[in-house]
Amino acid sequence: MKPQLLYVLKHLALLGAFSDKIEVSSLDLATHLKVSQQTASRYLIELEKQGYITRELGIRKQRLNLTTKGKTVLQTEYLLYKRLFEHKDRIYLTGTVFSGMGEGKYYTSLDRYVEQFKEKLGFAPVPGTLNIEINPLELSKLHLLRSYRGILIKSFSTKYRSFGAVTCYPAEMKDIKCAVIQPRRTHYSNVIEIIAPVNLRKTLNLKDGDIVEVIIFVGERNEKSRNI
Amino acid sequence: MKPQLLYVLKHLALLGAFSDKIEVSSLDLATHLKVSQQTASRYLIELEKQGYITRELGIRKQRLNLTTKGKTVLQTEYLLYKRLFEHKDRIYLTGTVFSGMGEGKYYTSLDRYVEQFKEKLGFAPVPGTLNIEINPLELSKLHLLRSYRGILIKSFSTKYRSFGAVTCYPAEMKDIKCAVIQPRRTHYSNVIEIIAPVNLRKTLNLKDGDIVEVIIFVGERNEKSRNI
DNA sequence: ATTACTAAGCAGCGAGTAA
DNA sequence: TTTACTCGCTGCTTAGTAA
Repeated sequence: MKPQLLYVLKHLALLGAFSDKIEVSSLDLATHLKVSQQTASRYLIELEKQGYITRELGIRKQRLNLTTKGKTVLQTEYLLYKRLFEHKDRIYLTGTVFSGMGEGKYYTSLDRYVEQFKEKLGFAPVPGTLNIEINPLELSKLHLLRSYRGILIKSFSTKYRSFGAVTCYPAEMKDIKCAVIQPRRTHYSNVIEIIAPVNLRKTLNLKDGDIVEVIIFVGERNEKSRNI
Repeated sequence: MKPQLLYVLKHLALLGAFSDKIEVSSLDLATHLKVSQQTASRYLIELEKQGYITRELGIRKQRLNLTTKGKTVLQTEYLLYKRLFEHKDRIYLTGTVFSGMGEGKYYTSLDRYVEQFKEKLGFAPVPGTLNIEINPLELSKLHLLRSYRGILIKSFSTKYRSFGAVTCYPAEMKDIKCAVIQPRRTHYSNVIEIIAPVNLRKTLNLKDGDIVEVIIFVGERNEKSRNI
């Protein structure tokens, strides 16, 4: 939908067409929007054609009402603005599902990690991680994410090798609680890995290449990163 | 501000430019918005020129951040959408202040009315009403208002004449509690009258011709009007 | 790689007007 | 009165390209 039409639809909604039929002539609307009567008329025709409003043409004015489609568009807009103003403690990341090499399965099976996940995240993850390659445009957000403290999963060593510290962030994918995990060393990657108490691929029916959104709940920012 | 630019500003905000500096190239933005690189570049130049964003041009990408002006614009949008989705029990009316013939002063001084106002609205109005001629475009909303039950102020008679019933709706003008009063008979007027515990003209420094907004709090709808 | 100029083409605007 | 068509014009978009 073109921004111009959305703008008109919003105005109609505010005039009352969201919940009732309103009587507005093309000239009324034109005056309100500061465009010509012809342009206002064209807007209304186009909005109807694209299924955002219904029109009843009388001899005097026209009775307008938003359709479900029209209301949905505005609802979507509303939710976007809500993100901006009400969910400042969340980061919304979009990216593409892909298959890693299976290392995730190994690491997320290690007792010394699992114990910490249980204690600090409140759930025992199923083995394996869901890899998501972040949309290049949102790399800034990934930087932003890394400026938050998150939850520390401590490093540990066995006789044979050592396992590095990991930062976690509580998250949600389609209402399923999960967590983003990031090795403390590997900065500047465009990939995030998700652990969850259920198999996300199966539960959400995900395939490689699917585009998904992750909502990450951040807390306090890191001291050193505060002035980015 | 043009709807197109608002659309771009909103996208930048959602990418994180609301609270942080983000790194976005004109081509990144172009891909995201599905326009050419040149157009995206022009958008950014225009947004900066009009003071909605700040730009730092590096050799790689540009660092963008919303200005206070830019944030304010989005905040205003947000509040509009909030009206639509969170304040369904309110009607926002805009109109022009004008002087009546002073009858308001007479009626609002009558004890039998004043007693009822006190009891049912919770305040004793100062004598006189503020007349507001509703913006023609919003007449639909006035019809809508009349479909709500409101608060009944009963009729009464003296030896000499009778005084009609009145419907009131609790309201607010610039955070001052007040009430819209409508004679039960006179339908199809484009005027509303406001009573308040203070002199609105003085308190809000209003003159004839000033455009004001009234927020009306409605409750249940009238049975007979429900299918308008 | 990335920005942003100029020029040409095209979409959208409003005047005129019919219904 | 009000809607909505055609058409000329303006201004926005993109291609080409310099820096």
